[in-house]
Amino acid sequence: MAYNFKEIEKKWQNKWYSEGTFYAKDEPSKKKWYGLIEFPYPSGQGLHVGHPRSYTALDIIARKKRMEGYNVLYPIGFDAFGLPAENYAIKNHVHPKITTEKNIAHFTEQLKALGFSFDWSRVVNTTDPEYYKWTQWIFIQLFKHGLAYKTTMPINFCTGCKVGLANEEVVNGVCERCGSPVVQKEKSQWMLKITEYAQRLIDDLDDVDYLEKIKTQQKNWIGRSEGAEVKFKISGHDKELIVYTTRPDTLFGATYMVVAPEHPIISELANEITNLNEVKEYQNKAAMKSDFERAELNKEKTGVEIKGIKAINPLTNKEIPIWVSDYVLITYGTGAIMAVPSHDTRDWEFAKKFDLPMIQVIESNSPDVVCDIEKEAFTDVATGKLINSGFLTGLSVEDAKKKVIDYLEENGIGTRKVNYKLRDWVFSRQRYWGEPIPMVYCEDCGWVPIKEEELPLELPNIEDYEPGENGESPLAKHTEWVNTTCPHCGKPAKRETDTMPQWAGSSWYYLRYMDPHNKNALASKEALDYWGPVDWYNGGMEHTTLHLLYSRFWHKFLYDIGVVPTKEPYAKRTSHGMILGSNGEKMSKSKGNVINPDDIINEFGADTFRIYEMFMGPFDQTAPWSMESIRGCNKFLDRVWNLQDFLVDGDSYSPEFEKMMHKAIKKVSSDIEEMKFNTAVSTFMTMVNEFYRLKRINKAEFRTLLQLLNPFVPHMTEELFEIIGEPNTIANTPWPTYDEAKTVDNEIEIPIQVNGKVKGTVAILIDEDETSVKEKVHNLTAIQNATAGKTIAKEIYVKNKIYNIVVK
RNA sequence: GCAGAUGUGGCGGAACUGGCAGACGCACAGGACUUAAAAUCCUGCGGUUGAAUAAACCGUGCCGGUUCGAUUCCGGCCAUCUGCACCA
Repeated sequence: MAYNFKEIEKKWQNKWYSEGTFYAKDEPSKKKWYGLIEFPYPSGQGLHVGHPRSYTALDIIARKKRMEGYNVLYPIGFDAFGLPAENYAIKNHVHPKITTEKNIAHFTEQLKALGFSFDWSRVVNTTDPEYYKWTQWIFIQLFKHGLAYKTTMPINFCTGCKVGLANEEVVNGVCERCGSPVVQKEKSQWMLKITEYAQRLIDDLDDVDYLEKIKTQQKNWIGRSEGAEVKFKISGHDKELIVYTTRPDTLFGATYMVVAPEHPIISELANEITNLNEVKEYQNKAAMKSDFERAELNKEKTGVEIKGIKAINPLTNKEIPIWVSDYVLITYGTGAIMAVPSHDTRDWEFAKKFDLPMIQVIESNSPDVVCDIEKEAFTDVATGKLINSGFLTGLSVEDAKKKVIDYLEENGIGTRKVNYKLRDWVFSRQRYWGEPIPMVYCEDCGWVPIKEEELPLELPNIEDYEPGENGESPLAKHTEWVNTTCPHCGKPAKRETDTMPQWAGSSWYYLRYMDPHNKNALASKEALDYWGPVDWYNGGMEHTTLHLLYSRFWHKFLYDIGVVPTKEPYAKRTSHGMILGSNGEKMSKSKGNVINPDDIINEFGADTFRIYEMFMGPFDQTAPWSMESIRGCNKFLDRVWNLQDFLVDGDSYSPEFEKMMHKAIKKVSSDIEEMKFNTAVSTFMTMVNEFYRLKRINKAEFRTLLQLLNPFVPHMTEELFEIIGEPNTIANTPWPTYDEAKTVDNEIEIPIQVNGKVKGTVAILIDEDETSVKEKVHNLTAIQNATAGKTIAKEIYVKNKIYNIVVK
């Protein structure tokens, strides 16, 4: 009988979803397991084949954990605020609320058709006022604790549309929509002080089980460096230029300085600057460039000398010129550097281009290391030794750093300083489709949060969601909403019209799943205590910097104010590789290589889809889609279905399969925990091939096979379980166990090498005595031939592994 | 330019802590079944030389090193992918 996946998958899905089979229960007595996947943005295109890769993986783990007796929480929700819905609305005049609802309905249908064991009673939606009430509440707490503040920050501003743009909407320096140049425009923005948590965000990585590459990426992003701030006097002035450097040891080699185009010293000393027009022109040019352009590959260094002012190197007391260049960033350090062209690659390039002096102050103490500062900067710290550096001469780089910083501190010209690359989080968006920032500006009281009992501050239902003039939010046009009274003094006041970024709602959603319908708190203390932290969080590598960092930051803040019981939100974090098109490129409409999940479900069914995505390659690496391979997986499932034709009686494993069964349980159990799903699937295939070879399978063997397979292939296995007369659904049966002793072979075959080349094999007993193995080896004619006429220099026997003979 | 990753047959990939490279699947070829095809089942399948299921040699991006033995460890390159904030 052919397998009718359409009917059978529907049958089990109806049962699961109507009975709430996979609802998590708040049972504090039971051990819990909380698995989390990154909730999707419900885009108009529907589900992408990349989504099920992550969802199936954690579904497999969740289903296994249930069979192991855990009380499992495996929730789903929607991260539904964001740019695409708003842009779609502007283009097609459909309110984002409507498209969002429609898209969520479509996603829900698609996700249900894949048979994930999500708890559908706990769905969260970031655009639901009952949800964003708490997003706003968290913002108010941040504000009250001094972690939210206003400052002037540049936004991308389209000179054609006269609106602010997201980085994503700026393509090669021009507006994605109209092609006009994009400039940086200063605007007052809400900021969150994530930098205050920088050190803790690094330190607490020691306490969590993240993939090493994810930890590395987090650390690199935070970018802690130790160095010094050094004051350079401006010649003939009491003004100073302060720089940050990680190489204070090279101070004797600082031959000029460079400030970022935005550096305040230019306007402060404008009167002294003799080429002010030239400098201003350079500043204007720099303002036209986005950060991305400034960082562009192989970019030629540009810059202008600021004439009329000079700085003084505090160690050599020599006057050195000051330049302005956009290779120095205002956002890092102090926005000014001391340039040491002989020992910094970028300074070297700049000095070469503008013919600036170089003084070598480091040489290598190793004769193997090439050091020619005429050809390139010498940056080797490990073998570096100071020269031409007064009291530092002769010291190693490390010792010189310590000594020079001590000297700077004693003489009041510098201080030891830790710096982070991490910048504060720009939290305002001049957009409609986001959470309103619950703040009011009062002439007398300044920025005041709205009263907490008035939350949520609902997003007004407007129709003109086009971006506002001059980079204002669309909400700014709605004076009836903007004009309000001060929550503090009651006088007329104005609301903040910017909204929150999409990151806001996704920074704490995992907490809401623990208690999604709570009206009085973001979640109850009991729920947070029981379910937290998330035991296992899987998502894409693209979110391992920003999203992960932002949500760890919010969680730590909530911990500090006593809302959550743990320091870290996620005990374990893994990542999945992207699914590429069959041509090996990223799927995109323009490349025409997009695979629609609906088509796959229709043609092959959810089970085939799921097992294919697990089989296609190592889970954490990118994998190209292949229509041929998915047919192979479909064929495999047909072979599983047809095993019922070979079914014979038997309540325990038959001798010919016993070892295979125990080995398979062991292998599949550990493969799931290690996310080696592809080799777990190949284990299933090997098992099924064996049952076909002998054309028999008994009930005990079939039962175990189905249980192991169930997390991967939930529908067919339930159906077969029923067919072979098992009374329970598999989901309620315990995960199979194995006997370690029955997984080891007592007789094995080991290779014999002569000079590292395999010349034969020999069958031995496990742990067989070495002299007996040696005898067997030397009795083999192949070995006798290979060693004939040669002297045996050495024989190596690695127990139960290999026998190697070295001859001359 | 910086950071992270990857590189194994025609293709996707496997190989525990350094121990028979190529499990499993796809594609392909041959056979069985069929009037025929599809489906299914069985067999073969890294390359070169060989009639060969004999034997030998080559082979995990490239060059070199350590080792009895390297896909695995070390040094130096090359290529591809992803991300990015020239991070002093």
